[in-house]
Amino acid sequence: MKPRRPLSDHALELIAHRFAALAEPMRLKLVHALFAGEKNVTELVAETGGTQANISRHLQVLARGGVLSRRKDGLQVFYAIADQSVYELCDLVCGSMEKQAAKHAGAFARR
Amino acid sequence: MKPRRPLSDHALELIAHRFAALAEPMRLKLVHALFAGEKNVTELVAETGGTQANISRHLQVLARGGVLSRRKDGLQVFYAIADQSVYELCDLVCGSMEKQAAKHAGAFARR
DNA sequence: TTGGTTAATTGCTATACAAGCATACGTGCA
DNA sequence: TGCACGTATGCTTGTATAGCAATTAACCAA
Repeated sequence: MKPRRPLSDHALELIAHRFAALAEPMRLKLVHALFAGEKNVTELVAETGGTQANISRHLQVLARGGVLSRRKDGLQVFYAIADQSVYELCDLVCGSMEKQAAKHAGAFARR
Repeated sequence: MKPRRPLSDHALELIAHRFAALAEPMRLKLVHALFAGEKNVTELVAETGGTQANISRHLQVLARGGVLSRRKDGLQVFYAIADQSVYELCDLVCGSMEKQAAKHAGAFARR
């Protein structure tokens, strides 16, 4: 664990914003789809089953939040994971939730 | 990096919920304050400068989200970090944001 | 230029939630 | 039993944003 310093209000807002970018199921779905590599909007729309408008907006939120990178090539726009820490972030949360789920399951499964 | 499995909609919602718990500056402030160890509500109110009602509600969100644990002792209620992954989560985000900030600074600072 | 394809934007409604205020709850002490 | 203290909960208001539908913008090819 790193040493803790006091955090300014501005820093807190930035961090909160980063977490908020990952706080919607649809956006997590998009990020998860992009773990396999760069994809364009059409692919992501097909893969997630959302409407084009919706996906576009979510992608914008993720890109502005620094989670995704945007690359335009002719007609298509390709998105990709921009920040490597996102991988670890998701692993951490998933792992922690599995642990908690196992704990709860244990609490109920006694018979 | 761990192998990726398909995620159910329910799992996505759970993960999103966890991120959402950390997506408010005031809650981050509380978590940050609790990095130093267990504290009761009154201490947290004094330390963060919020109103008692507000703090109480945020603490409830964090506790329900599995981020904090709650321990009652007489009149007082003590909260503490419940999930060790929260430490790493915050380190990851802070580190990544420092890196990005440095990159942006570099993009403008050429003269 | 026209037409077709891909992505972004806008207007709208519904929902979620943070903040503030007042008040209720629960506990220990006089 | 009544009071004081610490914490939680109803309620309202304002703001943010998800989702849908329709439109616009950007680009390429014929």
